[in-house]
Amino acid sequence: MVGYKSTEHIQSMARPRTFDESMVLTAAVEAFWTQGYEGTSTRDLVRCTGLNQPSLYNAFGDKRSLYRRSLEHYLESSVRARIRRLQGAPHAGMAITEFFAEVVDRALNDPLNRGCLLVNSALLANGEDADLRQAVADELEAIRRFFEDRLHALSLQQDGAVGIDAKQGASHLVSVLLGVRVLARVNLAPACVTDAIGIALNSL
Amino acid sequence: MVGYKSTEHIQSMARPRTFDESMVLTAAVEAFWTQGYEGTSTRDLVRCTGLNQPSLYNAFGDKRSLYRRSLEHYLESSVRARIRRLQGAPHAGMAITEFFAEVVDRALNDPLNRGCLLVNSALLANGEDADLRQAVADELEAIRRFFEDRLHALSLQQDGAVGIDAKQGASHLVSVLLGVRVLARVNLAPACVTDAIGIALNSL
DNA sequence: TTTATTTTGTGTCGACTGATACAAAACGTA
DNA sequence: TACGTTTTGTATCAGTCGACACAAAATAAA
Repeated sequence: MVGYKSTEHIQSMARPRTFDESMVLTAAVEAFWTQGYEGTSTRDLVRCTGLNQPSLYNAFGDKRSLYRRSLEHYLESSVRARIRRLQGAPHAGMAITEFFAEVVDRALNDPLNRGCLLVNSALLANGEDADLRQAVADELEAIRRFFEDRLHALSLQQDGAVGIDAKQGASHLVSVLLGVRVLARVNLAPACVTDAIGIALNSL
Repeated sequence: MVGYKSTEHIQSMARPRTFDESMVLTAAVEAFWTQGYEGTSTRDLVRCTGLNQPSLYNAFGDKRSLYRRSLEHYLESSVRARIRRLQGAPHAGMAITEFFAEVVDRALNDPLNRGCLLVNSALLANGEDADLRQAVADELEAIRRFFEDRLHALSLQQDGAVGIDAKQGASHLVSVLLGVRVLARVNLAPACVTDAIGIALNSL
């Protein structure tokens, strides 16, 4: 904390901002989510956020940085919030079931079939952006750990009757989760999604 | 067959083409696969195919049409070929196991982590292209039917001892397959992929 | 009021995008 | 040889891209 601008304490001896950073990020998420990264131009962002181009660049850096911030904003308000809410559920099995129930509900009720921004980010062709790729991998690992933790708790609650290794089971659930989000992107029959998850949860 | 140009019989009273259509498509697949649709410019395509822009447009139409043809070329030489090869296997369970074994092998041995062009296409943000989306959905359904068919054969071979519905099981396998291809795109631990598939196959 | 600092708005930069106009070239046929 | 037809090569089109220069505006501190 030498002389750097702090994001906590507003420097406030200059012209104040006229926008709410969180609102802007929400609008940017919406744009990136529906149109993709390359399909969203900086003019689109200007249109949907309300601020002009220099303000965007001043506040968030270049387009890619804004995308990173938007993804972070999305994760915090969706996946991570869901995990925080469910990781303390009394019945460990219920936490997993409820997790997938919410995912399916979101997927089937989105008329635009936007899928999940995290999964969409994972498929961004840009292989040279190792930072983004690592961020996606870290987030997927966090989800996997949530599953592993709940599976471990479940095996304790059920006296270890189920013989499934928690680590393997968690990887399996992550892969089903990702698969479902891809299926949600295509206009597939809802039965396919529910069937896929049904089998996965039955195997617990 | 009125007066239309046939693709079978070469009209051959004009200047002949100097390129092999299949070669060009193979090169285009390579480009689209590694850089994505929007990340591949028509100049890139000129560079990697060897032909010039007017020839590309004359032979394949616009960029999107070329992408569709490229995806078709990719599917024919990868997924569909694999299904054709495995759908007559003596042991039905082996066909499924071998299918996933080949997918994992391909995924783990690709240093570029390009995943699967079909899955990448499914995540193309362009929601307005209903044609492409339908083509992807049809292909996924074909894969699902392959799984369902093999599961059905498996239940007959095993005297129906396994109580899993073939339809549900097939949907589950498709979702695991898609999930694995997403995981392959990110730089994830190989163990995660093999674990996910291991559980999925164990549940049969 | 003056000064220092940051944001906002207008306008624009070079580079790149997908797509095509045009004419020369290469063939089978008459 | 001359003709009809298709491909090839050069050169270029209008439009859009991400990013920024510059000055006016708005605030807190001096």
